[in-house]
Amino acid sequence: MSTAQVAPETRLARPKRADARRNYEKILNVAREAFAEGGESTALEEIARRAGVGIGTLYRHFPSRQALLEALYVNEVEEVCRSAQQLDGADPWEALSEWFERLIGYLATKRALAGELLNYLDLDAPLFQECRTSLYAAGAPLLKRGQDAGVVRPDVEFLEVMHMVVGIAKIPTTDPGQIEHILRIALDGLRYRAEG
Amino acid sequence: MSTAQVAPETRLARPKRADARRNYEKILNVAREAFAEGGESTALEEIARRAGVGIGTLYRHFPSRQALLEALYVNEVEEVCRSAQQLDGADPWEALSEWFERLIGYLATKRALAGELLNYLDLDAPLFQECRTSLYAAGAPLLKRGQDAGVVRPDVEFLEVMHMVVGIAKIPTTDPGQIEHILRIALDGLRYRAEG
DNA sequence: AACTATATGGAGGCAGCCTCCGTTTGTCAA
DNA sequence: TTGACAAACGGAGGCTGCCTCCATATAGTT
Repeated sequence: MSTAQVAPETRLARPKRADARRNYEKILNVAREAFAEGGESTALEEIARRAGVGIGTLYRHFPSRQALLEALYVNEVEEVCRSAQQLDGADPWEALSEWFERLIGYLATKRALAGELLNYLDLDAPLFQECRTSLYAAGAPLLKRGQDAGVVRPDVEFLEVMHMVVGIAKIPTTDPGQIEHILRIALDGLRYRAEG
Repeated sequence: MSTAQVAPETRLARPKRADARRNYEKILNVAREAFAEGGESTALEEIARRAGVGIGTLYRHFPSRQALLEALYVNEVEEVCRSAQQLDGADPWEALSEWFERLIGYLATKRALAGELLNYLDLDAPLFQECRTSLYAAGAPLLKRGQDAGVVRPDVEFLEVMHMVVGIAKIPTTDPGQIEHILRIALDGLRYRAEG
Protein backbone atom coordinates (compact mmCIF):
# COMPACT_ATOMS: atom_id res chain seq x y z
CA MET A 1 0.00 0.00 0.00
CA SER A 2 2.51 2.54 1.17
CA THR A 3 4.63 1.75 -1.84
CA ALA A 4 1.98 2.89 -4.27
CA GLN A 5 2.48 6.49 -3.31
CA VAL A 6 6.16 6.40 -4.01
CA ALA A 7 5.72 4.80 -7.40
CA PRO A 8 5.46 1.05 -7.45
CA GLU A 9 8.84 0.28 -8.86
CA THR A 10 10.75 1.65 -5.91
CA ARG A 11 10.70 -1.84 -4.53
CA LEU A 12 12.66 -3.16 -7.49
CA ALA A 13 16.39 -2.88 -7.94
CA ARG A 14 16.49 -0.79 -11.13
CA PRO A 15 14.29 2.22 -11.62
CA LYS A 16 11.94 2.27 -14.57
CA ARG A 17 12.69 4.35 -17.56
CA ALA A 18 11.01 7.74 -17.69
CA ASP A 19 8.77 6.91 -20.63
CA ALA A 20 7.69 3.68 -19.00
CA ARG A 21 6.70 5.47 -15.87
CA ARG A 22 4.78 8.06 -17.86
CA ASN A 23 2.87 5.42 -19.75
CA TYR A 24 2.12 3.56 -16.56
CA GLU A 25 0.46 6.60 -15.07
CA LYS A 26 -1.29 7.49 -18.28
CA ILE A 27 -2.84 4.07 -18.59
CA LEU A 28 -3.92 4.10 -15.00
CA ASN A 29 -5.65 7.45 -15.36
CA VAL A 30 -7.33 6.60 -18.61
CA ALA A 31 -8.45 3.27 -17.22
CA ARG A 32 -10.01 4.91 -14.20
CA GLU A 33 -12.03 7.20 -16.44
CA ALA A 34 -12.92 4.55 -18.93
CA PHE A 35 -14.10 2.05 -16.38
CA ALA A 36 -16.13 4.70 -14.63
CA GLU A 37 -17.84 5.64 -17.88
CA GLY A 38 -18.30 2.42 -19.69
CA GLY A 39 -18.32 -0.15 -16.92
CA GLU A 40 -15.75 -2.69 -16.02
CA SER A 41 -16.12 -4.50 -19.32
CA THR A 42 -14.56 -1.73 -21.38
CA ALA A 43 -12.18 -3.25 -23.89
CA LEU A 44 -8.57 -3.04 -22.89
CA GLU A 45 -7.66 -2.13 -26.44
CA GLU A 46 -9.96 0.85 -26.12
CA ILE A 47 -8.10 1.92 -23.02
CA ALA A 48 -4.77 1.48 -24.72
CA ARG A 49 -6.00 3.49 -27.66
CA ARG A 50 -7.27 6.31 -25.48
CA ALA A 51 -4.03 6.35 -23.57
CA GLY A 52 -2.16 6.62 -26.82
CA VAL A 53 -0.13 3.47 -26.27
CA GLY A 54 -0.06 0.11 -27.98
CA ILE A 55 -1.89 -2.81 -26.52
CA GLY A 56 1.42 -4.50 -25.92
CA THR A 57 2.51 -1.68 -23.68
CA LEU A 58 -0.61 -1.91 -21.66
CA TYR A 59 -0.06 -5.59 -21.16
CA ARG A 60 3.52 -5.22 -20.10
CA HIS A 61 2.51 -2.85 -17.35
CA PHE A 62 -0.59 -4.77 -16.36
CA PRO A 63 -0.27 -8.39 -17.36
CA SER A 64 -4.00 -8.96 -17.16
CA ARG A 65 -7.26 -7.11 -16.84
CA GLN A 66 -7.26 -8.21 -13.25
CA ALA A 67 -3.88 -6.61 -12.62
CA LEU A 68 -5.09 -3.30 -13.97
CA LEU A 69 -8.21 -3.40 -11.81
CA GLU A 70 -6.15 -4.22 -8.79
CA ALA A 71 -3.86 -1.30 -9.35
CA LEU A 72 -6.88 0.98 -9.42
CA TYR A 73 -8.32 -0.71 -6.38
CA VAL A 74 -5.27 0.17 -4.37
CA ASN A 75 -5.81 3.84 -5.08
CA GLU A 76 -9.42 3.69 -4.05
CA VAL A 77 -8.57 2.06 -0.77
CA GLU A 78 -5.93 4.63 -0.08
CA GLU A 79 -8.33 7.48 -0.55
CA VAL A 80 -10.83 5.93 1.82
CA CYS A 81 -8.15 5.38 4.43
CA ARG A 82 -7.03 8.94 4.19
CA SER A 83 -10.52 10.21 4.85
CA ALA A 84 -10.63 8.35 8.16
CA GLN A 85 -7.82 10.41 9.55
CA GLN A 86 -9.73 13.66 9.32
CA LEU A 87 -12.33 12.38 11.75
CA ASP A 88 -10.17 11.84 14.76
CA GLY A 89 -11.52 14.66 16.84
CA ALA A 90 -15.28 14.33 16.58
CA ASP A 91 -17.72 12.56 18.84
CA PRO A 92 -17.07 8.81 18.65
CA TRP A 93 -20.40 7.85 17.18
CA GLU A 94 -20.41 10.78 14.81
CA ALA A 95 -16.93 10.01 13.61
CA LEU A 96 -17.77 6.42 12.87
CA SER A 97 -21.03 6.98 11.07
CA GLU A 98 -19.59 9.94 9.26
CA TRP A 99 -16.81 7.77 7.96
CA PHE A 100 -19.24 5.19 6.72
CA GLU A 101 -21.36 7.83 5.10
CA ARG A 102 -18.38 9.18 3.27
CA LEU A 103 -17.41 5.70 2.30
CA ILE A 104 -20.85 5.11 0.87
CA GLY A 105 -20.87 8.42 -0.91
CA TYR A 106 -17.46 7.74 -2.27
CA LEU A 107 -18.33 4.32 -3.52
CA ALA A 108 -21.48 5.71 -5.09
CA THR A 109 -19.54 7.99 -7.39
CA LYS A 110 -17.42 5.07 -8.44
CA ARG A 111 -20.11 2.49 -8.54
CA ALA A 112 -18.94 0.92 -11.73
CA LEU A 113 -15.39 0.82 -10.59
CA ALA A 114 -15.60 0.03 -6.93
CA GLY A 115 -18.57 -2.23 -7.30
CA GLU A 116 -17.07 -4.35 -9.98
CA LEU A 117 -13.72 -4.31 -8.35
CA LEU A 118 -15.00 -5.91 -5.24
CA ASN A 119 -16.35 -8.78 -7.24
CA TYR A 120 -12.83 -9.65 -8.12
CA LEU A 121 -11.95 -10.08 -4.51
CA ASP A 122 -9.79 -13.07 -4.53
CA LEU A 123 -9.85 -13.08 -0.81
CA ASP A 124 -6.43 -14.54 -0.33
CA ALA A 125 -4.50 -12.51 -2.83
CA PRO A 126 -1.69 -10.76 -0.98
CA LEU A 127 -2.79 -7.47 -2.47
CA PHE A 128 -6.09 -7.66 -0.69
CA GLN A 129 -4.48 -8.77 2.52
CA GLU A 130 -2.48 -5.61 2.34
CA CYS A 131 -5.53 -3.49 1.61
CA ARG A 132 -7.42 -5.03 4.43
CA THR A 133 -4.58 -4.22 6.75
CA SER A 134 -4.63 -0.61 5.66
CA LEU A 135 -8.35 -0.30 5.99
CA TYR A 136 -8.11 -1.89 9.36
CA ALA A 137 -5.47 0.53 10.50
CA ALA A 138 -7.57 3.45 9.31
CA GLY A 139 -11.03 2.47 10.47
CA ALA A 140 -10.67 0.09 13.39
CA PRO A 141 -9.64 2.87 15.78
CA LEU A 142 -12.87 4.67 15.00
CA LEU A 143 -14.84 1.59 15.86
CA LYS A 144 -12.82 0.91 18.97
CA ARG A 145 -13.35 4.43 20.21
CA GLY A 146 -17.07 3.95 19.80
CA GLN A 147 -16.99 0.69 21.67
CA ASP A 148 -14.87 2.11 24.46
CA ALA A 149 -17.23 5.03 24.77
CA GLY A 150 -20.11 2.59 25.08
CA VAL A 151 -21.99 3.77 22.00
CA VAL A 152 -21.19 0.82 19.77
CA ARG A 153 -22.10 -2.74 20.58
CA PRO A 154 -19.06 -4.61 21.73
CA ASP A 155 -19.66 -7.89 19.91
CA VAL A 156 -18.71 -6.75 16.44
CA GLU A 157 -15.49 -6.94 14.51
CA PHE A 158 -14.32 -4.09 12.39
CA LEU A 159 -14.09 -6.10 9.22
CA GLU A 160 -17.61 -7.37 9.66
CA VAL A 161 -18.90 -3.88 9.82
CA MET A 162 -16.87 -2.86 6.81
CA HIS A 163 -18.29 -5.72 4.86
CA MET A 164 -21.77 -4.75 5.84
CA VAL A 165 -21.30 -1.17 4.78
CA VAL A 166 -19.69 -2.08 1.51
CA GLY A 167 -22.44 -4.61 0.85
CA ILE A 168 -24.97 -1.86 1.32
CA ALA A 169 -23.05 0.49 -0.92
CA LYS A 170 -23.23 -2.05 -3.67
CA ILE A 171 -26.99 -2.40 -3.59
CA PRO A 172 -28.26 -1.82 -7.08
CA THR A 173 -30.72 1.02 -6.93
CA THR A 174 -31.03 4.24 -8.79
CA ASP A 175 -32.04 6.21 -5.72
CA PRO A 176 -29.10 7.19 -3.52
CA GLY A 177 -31.46 8.27 -0.75
CA GLN A 178 -32.53 4.71 -0.35
CA ILE A 179 -29.00 3.56 0.24
CA GLU A 180 -28.50 6.18 2.89
CA HIS A 181 -31.66 5.07 4.57
CA ILE A 182 -30.60 1.46 4.56
CA LEU A 183 -27.25 2.43 5.95
CA ARG A 184 -28.95 4.27 8.77
CA ILE A 185 -31.00 1.22 9.61
CA ALA A 186 -27.97 -0.98 9.63
CA LEU A 187 -25.94 1.43 11.73
CA ASP A 188 -28.79 1.51 14.21
CA GLY A 189 -28.15 -2.15 14.69
CA LEU A 190 -24.60 -1.27 15.53
CA ARG A 191 -25.49 1.08 18.35
CA TYR A 192 -25.08 -0.16 21.83
CA ARG A 193 -28.18 -0.47 23.95
CA ALA A 194 -28.47 -1.52 27.56
CA GLU A 195 -30.79 -4.48 27.01
CA GLY A 196 -28.34 -5.95 24.51
CA MET B 1 -43.85 -15.25 -12.52
CA SER B 2 -46.90 -17.43 -12.22
CA THR B 3 -46.49 -18.41 -15.84
CA ALA B 4 -43.10 -19.89 -15.26
CA GLN B 5 -44.55 -22.73 -13.23
CA VAL B 6 -46.89 -23.76 -15.99
CA ALA B 7 -44.16 -23.77 -18.60
CA PRO B 8 -43.27 -20.41 -20.03
CA GLU B 9 -44.79 -20.84 -23.43
CA THR B 10 -48.35 -21.08 -22.19
CA ARG B 11 -48.61 -17.39 -22.79
CA LEU B 12 -48.08 -17.81 -26.52
CA ALA B 13 -50.74 -18.92 -28.95
CA ARG B 14 -49.17 -22.16 -30.19
CA PRO B 15 -47.58 -24.67 -27.88
CA LYS B 16 -43.94 -25.51 -28.41
CA ARG B 17 -43.00 -28.75 -29.99
CA ALA B 18 -42.05 -31.54 -27.61
CA ASP B 19 -38.40 -31.64 -28.62
CA ALA B 20 -38.14 -27.91 -28.22
CA ARG B 21 -39.53 -28.05 -24.76
CA ARG B 22 -37.20 -30.85 -23.83
CA ASN B 23 -34.19 -28.92 -25.03
CA TYR B 24 -35.35 -25.83 -23.23
CA GLU B 25 -35.43 -27.67 -19.94
CA LYS B 26 -32.20 -29.45 -20.62
CA ILE B 27 -30.36 -26.24 -21.31
CA LEU B 28 -31.77 -24.60 -18.23
CA ASN B 29 -30.69 -27.46 -16.00
CA VAL B 30 -27.25 -27.71 -17.47
CA ALA B 31 -26.81 -23.97 -17.26
CA ARG B 32 -27.74 -23.91 -13.61
CA GLU B 33 -25.12 -26.53 -12.87
CA ALA B 34 -22.49 -25.03 -15.07
CA PHE B 35 -22.86 -21.53 -13.70
CA ALA B 36 -22.78 -22.84 -10.17
CA GLU B 37 -19.57 -24.71 -10.87
CA GLY B 38 -17.62 -22.50 -13.14
CA GLY B 39 -18.97 -19.06 -12.35
CA GLU B 40 -21.14 -16.85 -14.42
CA SER B 41 -18.57 -16.52 -17.16
CA THR B 42 -18.83 -20.11 -18.32
CA ALA B 43 -18.87 -20.19 -22.10
CA LEU B 44 -22.30 -20.61 -23.61
CA GLU B 45 -20.88 -23.01 -26.14
CA GLU B 46 -19.72 -25.14 -23.27
CA ILE B 47 -23.24 -25.20 -21.91
CA ALA B 48 -24.68 -26.08 -25.29
CA ARG B 49 -22.15 -28.84 -25.61
CA ARG B 50 -22.91 -30.25 -22.20
CA ALA B 51 -26.62 -30.12 -22.92
CA GLY B 52 -26.03 -31.99 -26.15
CA VAL B 53 -27.50 -29.29 -28.36
CA GLY B 54 -26.05 -26.98 -30.96
CA ILE B 55 -25.16 -23.45 -30.06
CA GLY B 56 -27.88 -22.28 -32.41
CA THR B 57 -30.49 -24.08 -30.41
CA LEU B 58 -29.33 -22.53 -27.22
CA TYR B 59 -29.57 -19.11 -28.79
CA ARG B 60 -33.05 -19.65 -30.12
CA HIS B 61 -34.31 -20.46 -26.67
CA PHE B 62 -32.27 -17.82 -24.94
CA PRO B 63 -31.41 -15.03 -27.35
CA SER B 64 -28.58 -13.79 -25.16
CA ARG B 65 -26.54 -14.74 -22.19
CA GLN B 66 -28.64 -12.28 -20.25
CA ALA B 67 -31.84 -14.06 -21.24
CA LEU B 68 -30.52 -17.35 -19.96
CA LEU B 69 -29.48 -15.83 -16.68
CA GLU B 70 -32.85 -14.19 -16.32
CA ALA B 71 -34.65 -17.45 -16.86
CA LEU B 72 -32.63 -18.95 -14.05
CA TYR B 73 -33.22 -15.93 -11.91
CA VAL B 74 -36.94 -16.38 -12.14
CA ASN B 75 -36.65 -19.85 -10.67
CA GLU B 76 -34.56 -18.62 -7.80
CA VAL B 77 -37.03 -15.94 -6.95
CA GLU B 78 -39.88 -18.37 -7.04
CA GLU B 79 -38.23 -20.65 -4.58
CA VAL B 80 -37.62 -17.82 -2.17
CA CYS B 81 -41.22 -16.67 -2.45
CA ARG B 82 -42.50 -20.12 -1.74
CA SER B 83 -40.48 -20.32 1.44
CA ALA B 84 -42.22 -17.22 2.78
CA GLN B 85 -45.56 -18.92 2.81
CA GLN B 86 -44.52 -21.56 5.30
CA LEU B 87 -43.91 -18.90 7.90
CA ASP B 88 -47.38 -17.47 8.20
CA GLY B 89 -48.14 -18.83 11.64
CA ALA B 90 -45.08 -17.99 13.69
CA ASP B 91 -44.36 -15.03 15.90
CA PRO B 92 -44.11 -11.91 13.74
CA TRP B 93 -40.49 -11.14 14.49
CA GLU B 94 -39.47 -14.75 14.28
CA ALA B 95 -41.22 -15.19 10.97
CA LEU B 96 -39.50 -12.21 9.43
CA SER B 97 -36.02 -12.91 10.62
CA GLU B 98 -36.42 -16.58 9.84
CA TRP B 99 -37.34 -15.69 6.30
CA PHE B 100 -34.28 -13.55 5.92
CA GLU B 101 -32.10 -16.22 7.39
CA ARG B 102 -33.41 -18.73 4.92
CA LEU B 103 -32.96 -16.25 2.16
CA ILE B 104 -29.35 -15.76 3.15
CA GLY B 105 -28.77 -19.46 3.46
CA TYR B 106 -30.34 -20.03 0.12
CA LEU B 107 -28.30 -17.40 -1.60
CA ALA B 108 -25.16 -18.77 0.00
CA THR B 109 -25.53 -22.11 -1.72
CA LYS B 110 -25.95 -20.37 -5.01
CA ARG B 111 -23.44 -17.69 -4.52
CA ALA B 112 -22.01 -17.84 -7.98
CA LEU B 113 -25.40 -17.88 -9.55
CA ALA B 114 -27.44 -15.58 -7.41
CA GLY B 115 -24.60 -13.24 -6.73
CA GLU B 116 -23.73 -12.73 -10.33
CA LEU B 117 -27.32 -12.64 -11.37
CA LEU B 118 -28.04 -9.68 -9.23
CA ASN B 119 -25.32 -7.74 -10.93
CA TYR B 120 -27.29 -7.96 -14.09
CA LEU B 121 -30.19 -6.19 -12.49
CA ASP B 122 -31.35 -3.93 -15.21
CA LEU B 123 -33.67 -2.27 -12.81
CA ASP B 124 -36.33 -1.40 -15.31
CA ALA B 125 -36.55 -4.64 -17.20
CA PRO B 126 -40.12 -5.91 -17.04
CA LEU B 127 -38.89 -9.25 -15.84
CA PHE B 128 -37.48 -7.69 -12.73
CA GLN B 129 -40.57 -5.64 -12.18
CA GLU B 130 -42.45 -8.88 -12.14
CA CYS B 131 -40.01 -10.51 -9.76
CA ARG B 132 -40.12 -7.58 -7.46
CA THR B 133 -43.89 -7.81 -7.42
CA SER B 134 -43.71 -11.47 -6.49
CA LEU B 135 -41.16 -10.92 -3.80
CA TYR B 136 -43.22 -8.08 -2.52
CA ALA B 137 -46.34 -10.21 -2.38
CA ALA B 138 -44.45 -12.91 -0.55
CA GLY B 139 -42.42 -10.92 1.93
CA ALA B 140 -44.15 -7.63 2.52
CA PRO B 141 -46.91 -9.21 4.62
CA LEU B 142 -44.27 -10.58 6.95
CA LEU B 143 -42.81 -7.12 7.38
CA LYS B 144 -46.20 -5.51 7.79
CA ARG B 145 -47.18 -7.98 10.45
CA GLY B 146 -44.04 -7.11 12.33
CA GLN B 147 -44.72 -3.42 12.03
CA ASP B 148 -48.36 -3.82 13.10
CA ALA B 149 -47.25 -5.86 16.06
CA GLY B 150 -44.85 -3.08 17.01
CA VAL B 151 -41.68 -5.14 16.76
CA VAL B 152 -40.38 -3.64 13.54
CA ARG B 153 -39.59 0.02 13.08
CA PRO B 154 -42.33 1.64 11.06
CA ASP B 155 -40.17 3.84 8.84
CA VAL B 156 -38.87 1.16 6.53
CA GLU B 157 -40.07 -0.08 3.19
CA PHE B 158 -40.08 -3.72 2.35
CA LEU B 159 -37.90 -3.37 -0.71
CA GLU B 160 -35.31 -1.44 1.22
CA VAL B 161 -35.02 -4.23 3.68
CA MET B 162 -34.81 -6.79 0.94
CA HIS B 163 -32.00 -4.86 -0.65
CA MET B 164 -30.18 -4.71 2.59
CA VAL B 165 -30.45 -8.41 3.18
CA VAL B 166 -29.44 -9.32 -0.32
CA GLY B 167 -26.55 -6.90 -0.09
CA ILE B 168 -25.37 -8.69 3.00
CA ALA B 169 -25.81 -12.06 1.37
CA LYS B 170 -23.50 -11.00 -1.39
CA ILE B 171 -20.67 -10.02 0.89
CA PRO B 172 -17.59 -11.84 -0.27
CA THR B 173 -16.32 -13.86 2.62
CA THR B 174 -15.45 -17.47 3.04
CA ASP B 175 -16.95 -17.70 6.51
CA PRO B 176 -20.73 -18.09 6.49
CA GLY B 177 -20.90 -17.45 10.22
CA GLN B 178 -19.71 -13.94 9.59
CA ILE B 179 -22.56 -13.26 7.22
CA GLU B 180 -25.06 -14.50 9.76
CA HIS B 181 -23.56 -12.25 12.34
CA ILE B 182 -23.74 -9.24 10.09
CA LEU B 183 -27.31 -10.07 9.27
CA ARG B 184 -28.14 -10.17 12.94
CA ILE B 185 -26.60 -6.75 13.46
CA ALA B 186 -28.54 -5.31 10.58
CA LEU B 187 -31.80 -6.87 11.68
CA ASP B 188 -31.24 -5.38 15.10
CA GLY B 189 -31.43 -2.03 13.41
CA LEU B 190 -34.77 -3.06 12.08
CA ARG B 191 -36.28 -3.75 15.47
CA TYR B 192 -38.58 -1.19 16.89
CA ARG B 193 -37.56 0.51 20.08
CA ALA B 194 -39.49 3.08 22.08
CA GLU B 195 -36.88 5.84 21.97
CA GLY B 196 -36.81 5.63 18.15
C1' DA C 1 -47.70 -41.06 -46.34
C1' DA C 2 -47.21 -36.51 -47.35
C1' DC C 3 -46.99 -31.88 -45.91
C1' DT C 4 -45.49 -27.83 -43.34
C1' DA C 5 -44.59 -25.15 -39.44
C1' DT C 6 -41.28 -25.68 -36.11
C1' DA C 7 -36.88 -26.66 -34.53
C1' DT C 8 -32.06 -28.02 -35.17
C1' DG C 9 -26.93 -27.35 -35.39
C1' DG C 10 -22.83 -25.63 -36.78
C1' DA C 11 -20.16 -22.72 -40.10
C1' DG C 12 -18.68 -18.25 -40.10
C1' DG C 13 -18.27 -13.22 -39.01
C1' DC C 14 -16.89 -10.33 -35.43
C1' DA C 15 -14.75 -8.61 -31.19
C1' DG C 16 -11.89 -8.78 -27.36
C1' DC C 17 -7.94 -11.10 -24.88
C1' DC C 18 -3.29 -11.80 -24.78
C1' DT C 19 1.54 -13.21 -26.82
C1' DC C 20 5.42 -12.52 -29.45
C1' DC C 21 8.94 -10.27 -31.53
C1' DG C 22 10.99 -6.83 -34.75
C1' DT C 23 11.65 -1.89 -34.06
C1' DT C 24 12.42 2.29 -31.39
C1' DT C 25 14.21 5.00 -27.62
C1' DG C 26 16.03 6.43 -23.14
C1' DT C 27 20.23 6.09 -20.52
C1' DC C 28 24.91 5.94 -19.47
C1' DA C 29 29.82 5.45 -20.05
C1' DA C 30 33.53 6.78 -22.79
C1' DT D 1 28.77 13.87 -28.38
C1' DT D 2 28.40 9.66 -29.63
C1' DG D 3 27.90 4.69 -29.52
C1' DA D 4 25.99 0.70 -27.53
C1' DC D 5 22.58 -1.77 -25.20
C1' DA D 6 19.04 -2.76 -22.04
C1' DA D 7 14.46 -1.24 -21.63
C1' DA D 8 10.30 -0.23 -23.58
C1' DC D 9 7.24 0.12 -27.48
C1' DG D 10 3.42 -1.28 -30.60
C1' DG D 11 0.68 -3.92 -33.32
C1' DA D 12 0.09 -8.19 -36.18
C1' DG D 13 -1.81 -12.43 -35.34
C1' DG D 14 -3.61 -16.53 -32.90
C1' DC D 15 -7.18 -17.88 -29.97
C1' DT D 16 -11.57 -18.04 -27.80
C1' DG D 17 -16.18 -16.80 -27.05
C1' DC D 18 -20.44 -14.29 -28.69
C1' DC D 19 -24.07 -14.39 -31.73
C1' DT D 20 -26.38 -14.78 -36.69
C1' DC D 21 -27.94 -17.17 -40.46
C1' DC D 22 -29.76 -20.65 -43.10
C1' DA D 23 -29.69 -25.26 -45.19
C1' DT D 24 -31.31 -29.43 -43.14
C1' DA D 25 -34.14 -32.39 -40.17
C1' DT D 26 -38.29 -33.58 -37.71
C1' DA D 27 -42.77 -33.45 -34.82
C1' DG D 28 -47.37 -33.06 -35.42
C1' DT D 29 -51.30 -32.97 -38.49
C1' DT D 30 -54.45 -34.46 -41.99
